[in-house]
Amino acid sequence: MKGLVQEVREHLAGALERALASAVSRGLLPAVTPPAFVVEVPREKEHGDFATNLAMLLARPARLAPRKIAEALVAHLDLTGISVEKVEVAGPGFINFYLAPHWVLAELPRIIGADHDYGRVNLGNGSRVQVEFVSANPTGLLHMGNARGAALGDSIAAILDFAGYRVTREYYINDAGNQIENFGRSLEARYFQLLGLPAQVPEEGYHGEDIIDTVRGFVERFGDQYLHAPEDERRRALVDYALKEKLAAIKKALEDFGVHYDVWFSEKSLHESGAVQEAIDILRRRGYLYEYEGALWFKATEFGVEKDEVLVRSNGVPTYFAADIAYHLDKFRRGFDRVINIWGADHHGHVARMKGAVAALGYNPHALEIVIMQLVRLYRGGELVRMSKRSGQFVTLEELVEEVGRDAARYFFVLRSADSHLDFDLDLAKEQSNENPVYYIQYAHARICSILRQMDREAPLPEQVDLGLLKEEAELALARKLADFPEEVALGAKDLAPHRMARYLHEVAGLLHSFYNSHRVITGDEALTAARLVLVDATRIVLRNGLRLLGLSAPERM
RNA sequence: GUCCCAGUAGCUCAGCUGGACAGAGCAACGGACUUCUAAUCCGUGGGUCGGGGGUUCGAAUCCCUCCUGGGACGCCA
Repeated sequence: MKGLVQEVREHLAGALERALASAVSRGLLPAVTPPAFVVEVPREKEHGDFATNLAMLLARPARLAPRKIAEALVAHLDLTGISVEKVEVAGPGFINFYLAPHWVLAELPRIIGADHDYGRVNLGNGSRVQVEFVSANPTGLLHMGNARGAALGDSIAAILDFAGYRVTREYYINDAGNQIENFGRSLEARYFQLLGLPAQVPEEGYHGEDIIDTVRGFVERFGDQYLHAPEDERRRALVDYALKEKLAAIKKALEDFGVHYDVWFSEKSLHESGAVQEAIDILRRRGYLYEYEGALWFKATEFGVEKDEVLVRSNGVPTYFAADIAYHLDKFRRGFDRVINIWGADHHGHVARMKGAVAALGYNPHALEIVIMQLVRLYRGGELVRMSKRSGQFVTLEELVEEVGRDAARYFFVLRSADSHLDFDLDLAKEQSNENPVYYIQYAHARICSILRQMDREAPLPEQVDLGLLKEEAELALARKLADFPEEVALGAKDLAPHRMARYLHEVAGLLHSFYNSHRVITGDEALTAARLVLVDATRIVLRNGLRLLGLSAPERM
């Protein structure tokens, strides 16, 4: 599906190319290869509805003044099929196109007709993309950073889906390795303590309060039966119990946040199935491994990384990186065309080596895309809230949703671009007033629903309505903005940037509110009422579809 | 020391694959509720786009350099 705006854009681009060819063939312009020009929407309204920089780009190769070229192009333009009212050469050589004011109203019936599917575009062409996000260690609860990752990852996945990709959402469970050993020692210490024995949680261990609760549950169930069991058996029992409980809590918190995964992938399974060993074998066969001081190294430097990386420690235990390579091998073997990981900024140092490993395995490293997300700073009462996972002092996702609500939380996380540090103001997010931008968009939706409720019947079918009655500036500006929705979806998907959608929806809501305050929808004029009902109904659809992409609800009443 | 991200209005941030006079929200100030929801609207003020060079017809945007803040540089994950 394609939006009206894009159609007009492409139509104009085609006409310009033909005009160039025509001018060249008549000898008015020298033969040049057509440059990569753009047909863009000017920022200034005075510059028309569309504009192109083609003439300026031709100036150098054609060795002519840009305005001369522009005039030659305009003279050869054939614009049949588009309601262009005026074409002007302006500024340093822009060609500006002015369309009939009502041109954009043609999009309204298409919005109503497509309804829930309005805005779907076919950027992905059905290709398969996997989005892996959050993937926090199942040794504790989710914190603010994980929450941002969840909101971002889920919205990116939703936007890609809407842009024509087949999307799989996936969570990688780090249920193996050093951290799990460490986790086991911490659990064991708490176990001893609860049974009245002296013990200390290791300094590098998990000190959170939630761990004590977990072990308490374990004690209630198993009592002291593991007290005299062999150490590894005791730790395994504790870890198994705790991982299960923690993972369930993580799933629950994410579900409550509106985030649903298609696949929960266990790191442990990679070790048990031999997948890690297989990945190592492949790299060895391909000549990317060597031994040094008893450890097995990956030649990451061959892929532009600063230093080589250990895959198997001298004690024989594979590193996290080795498992991650096996995991990515598995991803590509599953046939994904694109593999997207959402990582926190503290992992950015791993990007180059992971891409190197993908290349070493024989896959295209560009098929692996990593969105690096900057860290979250939490503010309460105007003060920075210090957080530390080790000490167990941090605000969890559950608490966040509890305190500020799911919609407010998700909105704030997707409002900023991923590579911008996020200052999360708890007081503002919690605020149920006009200071809080969250409700601005939802309120626009609710207002429209209220109008539609006011009528005893459904909104009229656009075919039965004279949309030409929509002549007010506020009406046309709103309709024009609605028509941008498909392109916004495409751009958001291209940039993996949900914050674009958040801002776009804010603009749509603003135009709706502005229209609402200057004109009444329901009037004595039945034909005008019908036309305006179509306009607001189309607005409702765009708002609702956009909110859904961000994981936000579209309330009918507020 | 090396690498990554950021530096744009009082605050928080868009804009950054070069385009025509730099935007939004909040905060400040002044207005609009007998009307389909005032969680709204209308208006006003507010900027050496961190500094300095360069490329270009044109630079917040690209290149170089310096400054500031955050992060990463482990046989941790």
